[in-house]
Amino acid sequence: MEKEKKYCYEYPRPALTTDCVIFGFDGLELKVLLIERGIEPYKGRWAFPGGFVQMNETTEEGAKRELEEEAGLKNVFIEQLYTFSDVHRDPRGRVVSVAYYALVNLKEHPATAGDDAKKAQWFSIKKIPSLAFDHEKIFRMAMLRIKGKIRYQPIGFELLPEKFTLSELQYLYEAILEIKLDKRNFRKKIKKMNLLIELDEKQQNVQHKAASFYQFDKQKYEELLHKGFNFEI
Amino acid sequence: MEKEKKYCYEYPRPALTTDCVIFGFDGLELKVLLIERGIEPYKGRWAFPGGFVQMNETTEEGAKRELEEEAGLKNVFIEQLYTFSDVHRDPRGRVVSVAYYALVNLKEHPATAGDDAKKAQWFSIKKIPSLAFDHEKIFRMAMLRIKGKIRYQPIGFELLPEKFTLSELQYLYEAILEIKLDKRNFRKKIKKMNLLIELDEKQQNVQHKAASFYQFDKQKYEELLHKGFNFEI
DNA sequence: ACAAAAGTGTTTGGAATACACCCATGC
DNA sequence: GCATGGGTGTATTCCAAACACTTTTGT
Repeated sequence: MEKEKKYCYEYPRPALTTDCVIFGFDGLELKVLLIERGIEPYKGRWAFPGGFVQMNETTEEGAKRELEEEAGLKNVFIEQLYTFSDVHRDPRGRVVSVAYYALVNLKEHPATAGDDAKKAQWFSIKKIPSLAFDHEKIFRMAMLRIKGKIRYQPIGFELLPEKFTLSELQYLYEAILEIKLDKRNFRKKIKKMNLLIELDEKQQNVQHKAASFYQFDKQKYEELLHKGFNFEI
Repeated sequence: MEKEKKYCYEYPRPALTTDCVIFGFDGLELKVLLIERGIEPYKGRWAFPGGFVQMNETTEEGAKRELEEEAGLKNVFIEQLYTFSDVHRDPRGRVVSVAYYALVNLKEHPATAGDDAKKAQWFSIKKIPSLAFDHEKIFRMAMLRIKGKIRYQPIGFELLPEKFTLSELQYLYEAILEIKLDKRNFRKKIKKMNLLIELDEKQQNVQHKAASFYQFDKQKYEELLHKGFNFEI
């Protein structure tokens, strides 16, 4: 029996979905979270988590809801990426998707504890499998965005634990920008922007000189943002 | 009699529209094109041109179609701005809008020759009237985008005629950035990026030393873009 | 001759880059 | 004592910013 179609309109409407590119950093590599599709179309292919936008939520709220339902992630940095509307991007019919990207710190969200028992897995951005729908296009755009953005906004801290070493921060920048940076110059720049708080704590049980932990000074950053400030790496 | 509602779906769907912030430059001021609404809601208020997305077109195609229908503009630079989805942004019901911004050169599109006999008018960005819906939010975002973008991409040329003087170019940058620039430093930077062709032609019948006309070297720009280049003003 | 905008260089300070060695720790 | 990564300074180059006068043209 056909499903009941009870929502009727004078003109046809595309379906509206969100998709979310979730970036995580494990200390070495930049990764994204993918979900294996359990149903057609693209059954068995990997895709970014997403779903339909409900009538009582904004697209951002929808993306956050899917983030929690499909990946068990709450209170993470999320920002709109782009809206994808190719007429044939979904074989089921006309579906327009508002894509977001999110940044999470993998140490505090290690596994992929989605409520739905869907198969979810973190993939290095260097080894992305073939993706469903137009998600490869979405991924390319998300990479461009994050690479551009990290140069003038301190979004990197969203990907690190509360306390981190300067080397961890540098590895993160290198992973995102896909280039090597000079240690001394990197530290000079980071120190100059004056948004890090050096903690008394140091690494323990490491087989080398213990590194100091630092913390991002979010409060100071908000203040400076308010005054219309500029950050560049 | 109620209108026939013949497009039915299993779940409710928001309506999908586009809105477009059209920037123009008249040599002195940066302006945007607004349409006076002829019907409720917000009858008599000004709004950006826009309309419903059709099932056989992308949102960008829809925005371009509206641009032509409502403002008589064809073949202009257009780029996606942001998708606005507040649940109550439209009093008629749930309407999600994908906003675009366009750049046109006012000398070649002087009047506001829309096919629809709607009232359209160019407003200086310094004197924007009260707008319908959430269009003030859209406008603020468009301003931020264009200000940020012009610093690293040569989009300004879209707002100028084919041939222009360096002073005109400088006035444009000043109008967009809402700051004064130093003439010598501006010219130094512009010359260094090496994307202008100096023409043999000069201004005529001006009451001062005649300025040379220049042309944007689009071909060279495309080549450099391809090689992954960086432009900064 | 004068009004009005075009056009042009130099100096200075700060940022970006390149580059190599000693230090603390665990084994 | 050695392997491992932490931490640090200087010299050079390049870019950004500040700044004023001469030139051309029409009236």
